[in-house]
Amino acid sequence: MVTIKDVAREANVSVATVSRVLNGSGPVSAETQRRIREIAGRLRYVPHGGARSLITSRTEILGVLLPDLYGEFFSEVIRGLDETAQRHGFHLIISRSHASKHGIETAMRAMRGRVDGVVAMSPDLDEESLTNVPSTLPLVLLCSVSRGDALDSLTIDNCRGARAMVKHLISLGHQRVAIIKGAPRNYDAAERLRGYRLGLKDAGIKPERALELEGGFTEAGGYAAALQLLGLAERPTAIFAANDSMAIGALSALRESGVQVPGQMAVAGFDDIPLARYMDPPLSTVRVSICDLGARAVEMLLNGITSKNEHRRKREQVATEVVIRSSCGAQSVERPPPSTTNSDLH
Amino acid sequence: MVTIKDVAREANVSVATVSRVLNGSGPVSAETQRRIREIAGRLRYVPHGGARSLITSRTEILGVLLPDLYGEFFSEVIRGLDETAQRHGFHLIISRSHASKHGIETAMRAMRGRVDGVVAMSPDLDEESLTNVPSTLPLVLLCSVSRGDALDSLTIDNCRGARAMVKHLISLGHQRVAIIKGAPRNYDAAERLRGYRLGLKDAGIKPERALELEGGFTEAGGYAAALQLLGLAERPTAIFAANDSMAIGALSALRESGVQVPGQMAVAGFDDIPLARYMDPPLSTVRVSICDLGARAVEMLLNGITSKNEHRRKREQVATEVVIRSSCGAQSVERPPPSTTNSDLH
DNA sequence: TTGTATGCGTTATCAT
DNA sequence: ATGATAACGCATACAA
Repeated sequence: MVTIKDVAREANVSVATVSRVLNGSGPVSAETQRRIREIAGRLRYVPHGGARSLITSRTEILGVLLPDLYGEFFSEVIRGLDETAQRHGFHLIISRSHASKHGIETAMRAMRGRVDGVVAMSPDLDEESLTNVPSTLPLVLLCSVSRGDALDSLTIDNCRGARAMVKHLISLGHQRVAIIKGAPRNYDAAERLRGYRLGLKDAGIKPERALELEGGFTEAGGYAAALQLLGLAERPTAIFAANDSMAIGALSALRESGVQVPGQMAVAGFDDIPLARYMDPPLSTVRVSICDLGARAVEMLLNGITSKNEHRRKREQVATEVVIRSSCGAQSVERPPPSTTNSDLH
Repeated sequence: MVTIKDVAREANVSVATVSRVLNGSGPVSAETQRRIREIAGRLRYVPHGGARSLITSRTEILGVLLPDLYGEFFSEVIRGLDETAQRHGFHLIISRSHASKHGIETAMRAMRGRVDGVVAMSPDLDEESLTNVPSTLPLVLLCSVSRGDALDSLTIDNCRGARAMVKHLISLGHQRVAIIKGAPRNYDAAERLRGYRLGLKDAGIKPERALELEGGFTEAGGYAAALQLLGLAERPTAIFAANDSMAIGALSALRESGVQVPGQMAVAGFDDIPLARYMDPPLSTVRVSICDLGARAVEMLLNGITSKNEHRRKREQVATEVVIRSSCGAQSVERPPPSTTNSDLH
């Protein structure tokens, strides 16, 4: 492996001079400069990142801690993170926290000396490790919330989104709106439930526990919950699922039960995953720009890294948008056009 | 930041002893050992990865270079990579190659001194950077192929998969089977085309250029190609799309043109993305386990890292599987059950 | 069983 | 404008 010494020897200069040329620090004669660049290029010299960061104490790498999640969300958030990171000259090191008990703390230990900061997602509400993360490393919490406000955090505006969707359903004439809730101790789930209840309250409708079922954020959970709702003495006329997967499960259950959507039952979801617009009928949902979420998280983190000490902790949220398709019974504004960006493998 | 020196001072021993205890190298008295562990724990000491790798010349990090791709493939391959990497005590540093001209080479430079090896995906066929990658770093090519066989590579068994699907279509009685091809210079696209032609040849059918249209791997491309096929004087009775996105686009075109699927036109795709089973009718396709792809890539790389010199370059392929649903006109074997693993956001 | 000293590849400081 | 050298945090060969 060719080091700075090799370049220096070949050019008959000291390593200091080579370093100066390659980093543009300090004055070097034009001729020497030219010679060194030429040699470095010819030798294919590349500075050793580890060694460099040892002395600069900057790695230009950002750590990303994600829970063990599947699908579109995962890739979109990474896309957003990576794009912004690269624009600032940073790379991403990714680690799934892989359901280990210790959670974030262990993972953050493993990252020490390897990264300049961490974006961590830990949506489990009573994850205690969030309370005592050593703030030695700049950290941004994603879709999670810590007790106290010692940490930067970026979340989806779940509450407002859910509230808006419920309002929309009610404006369509629905008085009995059920919710299929997300995983019990999940932050996003809790917030969406809160938004749902506020939405009802706004319209003077009293929430009923019987209309609040749990679906665990999975398709199967949504399916089961929908079935249960159909069995109710007083059926709801609309179902708001706390994510699209559950809404899709509900759609299956309704179809198999011969219940017309939206005719006999309106359905809405949350997230706007790509599948949503392909459902039959196309699913009304609350869109959140996952990509933006990632981008803004990196921006917050970079901010925390550069300001370091005099940094004021912030809490931010990314906005959501109600997307009306046919499943809720309103006029469908959107019809599925062949997407030009969606290609799966390539 | 607490270093090994801090621990040593606190424990009244030399840094060497601390190092020995923490790495289990060399003999240390039980008592000292206990004391050091206790102190290291209390001080929350964590070895500095960069410094350590400087001397051990191992980072325990694997680099991953991916093209700018969307969706499910991206997340699945990362999942496979990460799972296997973590099982071997490695982390992943991910970089999307972001359409820069220089391609792999630049990215690999940036990784020097940061990783022990690289998994790179560069499906563009005439990417010249693939010919002269400096083999200073263990490298596994994913879904790509290099001139010569100097490099390890892992690809999807595109050809066999396409061939099997075409055979299936023909067994259903189709004599005129069209293909919607993928991006012109894409490796997977080229192989799937080859498999298609072989499949025809197996049945003694002569390939017709008029039945080989290009869809660029996008949904819109599939849509346009299907329309064009419908305009043909001698229409095909079956369409094999080189990926699911294009098949889905074709499905839209057929529906809008009032062509019954599979009655008047059979359709099949490739990849088995999650959307596939939700189509109307559910899409027959060729399944490939992306997750496995990632897992095996890491295994190959780790292999190359440990064997280093006496390492023989290998080319491997991951198998595919024909998945019969309704869109091709055979009896549908599979019906969409509510998936228990598919949850989008959480 | 433990300590001392060297070096990993780089940047930064201080000379010259 | 350039060179010598210390320092970054750690592991390890060698000495004790």
